[in-house]
Amino acid sequence: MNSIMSALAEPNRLQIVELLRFGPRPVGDISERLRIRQPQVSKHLRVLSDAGLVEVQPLANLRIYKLRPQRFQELDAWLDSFRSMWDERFDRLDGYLNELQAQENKDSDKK
Amino acid sequence: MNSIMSALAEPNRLQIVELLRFGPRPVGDISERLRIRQPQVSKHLRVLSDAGLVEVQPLANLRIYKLRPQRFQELDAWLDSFRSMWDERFDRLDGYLNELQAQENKDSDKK
DNA sequence: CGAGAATATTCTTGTCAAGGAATATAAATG
DNA sequence: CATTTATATTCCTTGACAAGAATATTCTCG
Repeated sequence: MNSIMSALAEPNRLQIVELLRFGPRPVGDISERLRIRQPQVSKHLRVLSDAGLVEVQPLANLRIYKLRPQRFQELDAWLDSFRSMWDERFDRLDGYLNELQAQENKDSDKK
Repeated sequence: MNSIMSALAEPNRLQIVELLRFGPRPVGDISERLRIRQPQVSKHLRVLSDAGLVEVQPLANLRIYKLRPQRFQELDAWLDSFRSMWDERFDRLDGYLNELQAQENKDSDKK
């Protein structure tokens, strides 16, 4: 999860990923559209690839990059653990305040 | 979106967010549980707060932090634009290869 | 009001990562 | 095989940022 986040934290990489939503593209195409110099695009694609977010498929002279759904599914699954937040009313200070209350009860017992 | 990602890219901050899933907590509590020194926790919470991921609610001497669902919903919405990926079979090189094919047709016309 | 607890801020330092420029590699093609 | 095109890699410099240490701030309570 951490690798996903840090890969997507870089603005240019986020743009690349968003561009690849529309389909696989070779490096040069990405470079042109996003106005990023080719070496930087290659480097960013390296990072994205290491993070498992994209994969490459050689085609003749070109290297065609495309998204790998898997990691995005993981991100989706991770988000799941937060979804209860906006369903249930979670702002009642549930977790900690129970402890706090227990603590205060103990104090008042001591009195 | 970028601010969300870069806020969550830092491992300790990700941990903090994951801890806050279970409910609001004051700084000291976070510091203890995650074994992170208090000043760093405060600094990380600052970043998370600036990114809109958490909000604070003072209670006596304490400052109780909790997650703000809004930004997580945005992240969820962003992920939506990728969901078509793992439904449809998206590895057929749709986008670019159409262009490429068009290009090659043009070339063969020239012949 | 003074002391102590909880939290925030400042300053400094070291590390890492991104961009630029140049170069290396690989495949295509005449 | 030489050249061109597409892409990757290396080296260097610079800026951002995280951690540590020290200190400031805010609130509570006797």
